[in-house]
Amino acid sequence: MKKAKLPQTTVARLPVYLRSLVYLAGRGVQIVSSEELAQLAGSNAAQLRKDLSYLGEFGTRGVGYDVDQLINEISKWLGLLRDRSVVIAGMGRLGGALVGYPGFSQKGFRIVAVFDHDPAKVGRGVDGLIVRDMSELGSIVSQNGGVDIGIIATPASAAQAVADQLVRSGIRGILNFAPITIEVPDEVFVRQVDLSVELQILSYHLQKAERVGVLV
Amino acid sequence: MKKAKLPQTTVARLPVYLRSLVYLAGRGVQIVSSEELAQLAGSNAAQLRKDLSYLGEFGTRGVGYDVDQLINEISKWLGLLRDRSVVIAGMGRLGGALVGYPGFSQKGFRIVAVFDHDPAKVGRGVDGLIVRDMSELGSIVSQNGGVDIGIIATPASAAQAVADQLVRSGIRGILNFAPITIEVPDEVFVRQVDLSVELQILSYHLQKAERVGVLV
DNA sequence: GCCTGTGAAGCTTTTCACAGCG
DNA sequence: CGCTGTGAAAAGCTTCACAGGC
Repeated sequence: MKKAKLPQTTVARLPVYLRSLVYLAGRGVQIVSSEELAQLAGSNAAQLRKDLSYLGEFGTRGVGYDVDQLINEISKWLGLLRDRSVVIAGMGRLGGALVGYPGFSQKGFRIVAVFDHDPAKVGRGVDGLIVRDMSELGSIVSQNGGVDIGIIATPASAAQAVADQLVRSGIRGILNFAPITIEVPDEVFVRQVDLSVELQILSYHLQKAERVGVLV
Repeated sequence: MKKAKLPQTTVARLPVYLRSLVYLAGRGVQIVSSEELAQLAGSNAAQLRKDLSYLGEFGTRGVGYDVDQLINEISKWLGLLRDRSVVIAGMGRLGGALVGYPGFSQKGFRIVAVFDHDPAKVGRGVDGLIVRDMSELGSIVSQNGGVDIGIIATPASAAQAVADQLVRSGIRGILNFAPITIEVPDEVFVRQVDLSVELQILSYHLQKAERVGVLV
């Protein structure tokens, strides 16, 4: 099977497989079985084979998968063969942490500008970048010949206005850390990361475990 | 339907509904329809009604849902009626951002201690807490009478060892920001947040859009 | 013999559409 | 009449189990 649309769940797992494969490549491993790779990625062998089967037939029966080849194929499918440019809006503590996050640059995500609304922060340097005023977003995106991804690290109150600005500047992918649902046109993709939501989901499972512990 | 197990997907959406309801309550809204609430939460009316139906029957036909009552019911189901204690391991930039994250304390997640392995960081103050050495984790968790949730904000290389320590200290819920799959016993719940994975998923969608734009 | 690739079965989740009730 | 609650249908996803090919 080739170049069809992948299931959402498969798309979400491919980066994890990729991470595991890069780890293996770094240790000099050249061939890996579905069982081994699935274990590393926290998945299972059947799932992994099914996922990879959507991309094509890259394995060798009786042997396994070639690590380098798989890295290349998954990268291709994820659109990672070229670098992606990123801007960050909101230079609070979270924004500040994201600028320096080593995982981004390692994986080809280049942060080209950072923004804040607060005059006290504008003009300061952060990891080799100068914090720009939010009003400059459009012009700086243009100067960079368009930007792929915008990260929103502002308070919830500012997030929708920032999202509107990002969309107007032509950005089509948004990673939103603000705890609010932002509205964007259909052609713009949003990933929402809400840290409190994660803790609340954990809280649900903890409570369930407690109930069992108490009642049973 | 009452006190059964909720679908995983429902559990993941409840915190988002809760966030929207708290927003409405803050604006003095007392009654909300499934249509309005779903819009705010980025869901749809049918989905929302189905999700809420797992918790019980709280709506009034022809009218809608009572905002305060729903807040209370969802909080109960998520185990949020009491505060949850949290420790953070890893006081790099991300860990530092998490300690001060206002969403945590607002929602009843109390950070009781923070840890790092680096002697240069141990002993320093961060948001009113003193950074402790990782080796003290067990004893400090005990001093607090047990801790609900551990957040891993270390590099990938340290994450598994930290996870082991958290589990040994009796912690049953882990939020892992390190880009690696950690192994824990079945009774421990892990939520994985990988920032690079999110960008890579966006990259996939951007590439798909590009292909359509170029080829069609 | 061994591990991949994949139809088919089974399960979960979403959507539909309307009965039920204030 | 309007909006909830919910069976039933549809869609999506995972697991099974084995054929296929090195």
